[in-house]
Amino acid sequence: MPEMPEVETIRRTLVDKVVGRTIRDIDIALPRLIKWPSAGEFKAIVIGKKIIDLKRRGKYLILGLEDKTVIVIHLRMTGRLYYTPAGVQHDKFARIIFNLDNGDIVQYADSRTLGTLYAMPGDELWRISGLAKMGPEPLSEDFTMTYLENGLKKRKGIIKALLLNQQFIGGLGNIYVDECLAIAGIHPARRADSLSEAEVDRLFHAINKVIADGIEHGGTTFRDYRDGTGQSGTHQFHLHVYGRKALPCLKCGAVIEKIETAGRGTHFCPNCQI
DNA sequence: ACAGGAACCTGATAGC
DNA sequence: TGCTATCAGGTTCCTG
Repeated sequence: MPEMPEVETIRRTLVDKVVGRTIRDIDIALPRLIKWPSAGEFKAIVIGKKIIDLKRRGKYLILGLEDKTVIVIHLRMTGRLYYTPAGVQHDKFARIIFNLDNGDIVQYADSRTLGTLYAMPGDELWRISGLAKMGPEPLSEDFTMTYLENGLKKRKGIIKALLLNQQFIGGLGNIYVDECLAIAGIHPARRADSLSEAEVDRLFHAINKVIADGIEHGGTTFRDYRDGTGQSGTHQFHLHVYGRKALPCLKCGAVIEKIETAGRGTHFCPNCQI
């Protein structure tokens, strides 16, 4: 589910509630979600430690604990991570509960159970290859026009697949890729190396704009996504093409089409996106 | 390098 | 109402 704007929103809404708290205990209802180390070792590493900070890299959340230990969480398709006051009913799909020293909880809920959790010393993040190999993020210093231009130039693959590749750009997912290609006026099935200078320029600005807007709107809630307090986002009300199959393009009125590209549902305007 | 498919999983929804 | 098919915001692994 969550792409970078959703994960960033979770981080922002959760950080002040958890920093300074100590993890008193953990209830693990579904041990297989813990990918490193074992569920038992995970508990041993984490219980009793104070939360120092909450960071994000791409779609990964990184909870920093004292003693330089970290908990890393990737929500995949339907993961949620949110703070719940003591006594309030748990999420229907709660899988792992972090019990805090003040009695409140942080629950990891996940209907499809595809999410992944890890705990390790902070200098062992190389164990998580998706994190270690992640490319630069939109809105970051490393993500420059030059980086995008040079990267596109040497790729013969389909632009949509490349933008989804976290090693190329960290944080984009299916919704925001469709959106930035729509804003840039680029057909999702174009070859990456076929983009003109003007198109690369439009794409660069569209990627940053779409991500910034997504964050400003607190993420896109289609179904499962909630922020760090359990609230929905509002960016679903600002989408150009995603989820708008058979509806008129907001720019030209042509009917939005949905095709399959890079193995994913892909929405675009056949008139605006060439 | 790249495309395509399968796998990992479960639940909501659309269609009949 | 109930059964079945389809689809889902992600990532990784395998084959060709």
